[in-house]
Amino acid sequence: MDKLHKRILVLRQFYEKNKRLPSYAEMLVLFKVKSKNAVFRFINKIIEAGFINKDEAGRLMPAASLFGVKILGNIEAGFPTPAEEELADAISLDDYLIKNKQASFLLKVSGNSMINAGIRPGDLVIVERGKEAKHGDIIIASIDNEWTIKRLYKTEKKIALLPENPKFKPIYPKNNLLLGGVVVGVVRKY
Amino acid sequence: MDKLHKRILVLRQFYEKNKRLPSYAEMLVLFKVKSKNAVFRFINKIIEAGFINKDEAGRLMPAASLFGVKILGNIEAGFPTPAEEELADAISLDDYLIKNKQASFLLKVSGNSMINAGIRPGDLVIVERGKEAKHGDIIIASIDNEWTIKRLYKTEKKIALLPENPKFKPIYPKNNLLLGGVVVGVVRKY
DNA sequence: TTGACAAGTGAACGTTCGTTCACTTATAAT
DNA sequence: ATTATAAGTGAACGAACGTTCACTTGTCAA
Repeated sequence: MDKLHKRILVLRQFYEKNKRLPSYAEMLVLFKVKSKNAVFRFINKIIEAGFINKDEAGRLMPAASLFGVKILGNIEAGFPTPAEEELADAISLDDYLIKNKQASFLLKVSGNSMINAGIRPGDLVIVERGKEAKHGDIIIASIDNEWTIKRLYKTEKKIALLPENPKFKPIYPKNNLLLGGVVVGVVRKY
Repeated sequence: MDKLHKRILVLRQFYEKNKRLPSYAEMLVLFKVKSKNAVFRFINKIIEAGFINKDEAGRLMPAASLFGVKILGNIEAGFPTPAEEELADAISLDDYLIKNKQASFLLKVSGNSMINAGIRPGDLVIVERGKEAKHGDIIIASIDNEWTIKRLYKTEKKIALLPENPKFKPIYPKNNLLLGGVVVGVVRKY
């Protein structure tokens, strides 16, 4: 690894830990140099390399390639080798998955009722409150004072909550449905 | 929404956009006040409320409750109501899912071969390079110059790559296996 | 061996930073 | 109406900020 990428790695680690970029004085230590001018010129290189941006006021701002994860392409279609990696796009999973952080929350799934939709016990579902629930959406709803995750079947005439597991039965809510939110994403950690 | 949470929301939005906390001067605008002292004392309240921390040097540092997503509990076990939300934990999905950002990357899944493991076409898998692949792990491997995602079957005597779909056949690698990495997570966006 | 260029040093600069002060205005309870 | 408390004003401070300067050192090709 060359010096540029070593220092970028150090910046990435600092950002991960402190959730901000270091000041030039702090970079003196991180880069193991003694002059802020050395830092200043190195930062320009890192900016050229696209890992950091400057805003209108000249403040440093980490680019997605610094705080994000690389996207290397499609599996089953071959994926790039390390040589091409430098050019790879990067994203933050938070930014990718969650549009409205304020209205979103996570729930851990414990049942098997949505297994055929690829939602397994232990998965975290990302739920957005206040979003319109459309036919076919996976939603969180309250039935008999119990919260449950189901697929929403909704036509002009009737409403049903469908599990994605033949062992479970559909639910046909009598009263109006108490909606907890729409599932906008699923994450699983091994 | 009270003034405290309005201002916290503004800070959250600023952080999401700029990936850093605003300076006191910038907060003058965000909070619509004219004195830095008003900002100063408000920040102390926000620190008390646990949305921001100060490091040893007194620098502001966003807490998980500012940049993360709330975790409200388990579905199928009831989940907290908005009243209790304030106390909820919050995490960043990036931090939750990815241990080693430098060695990790994302791949979009296009086949159906892992459908019974809850990995569906369009899902993004998080792959960590250089991690030891153990029996039972889901891995990325190269077979006949094609990358594929399979479950690793590995005993002292034999190695196999198992799909999680009865329509696909297990693969018994002849030569040594070219490992792309271990799948440490899956994310899906609807 | 020389020359050219890249990288680091150390001092200096004007600007912006967070913090503190004394004071004023708003808000709400008695 | 009085009073206590909370919230905001505006000026001031030293410290830390990013940037620039002239200069030195290191690296490598000609």
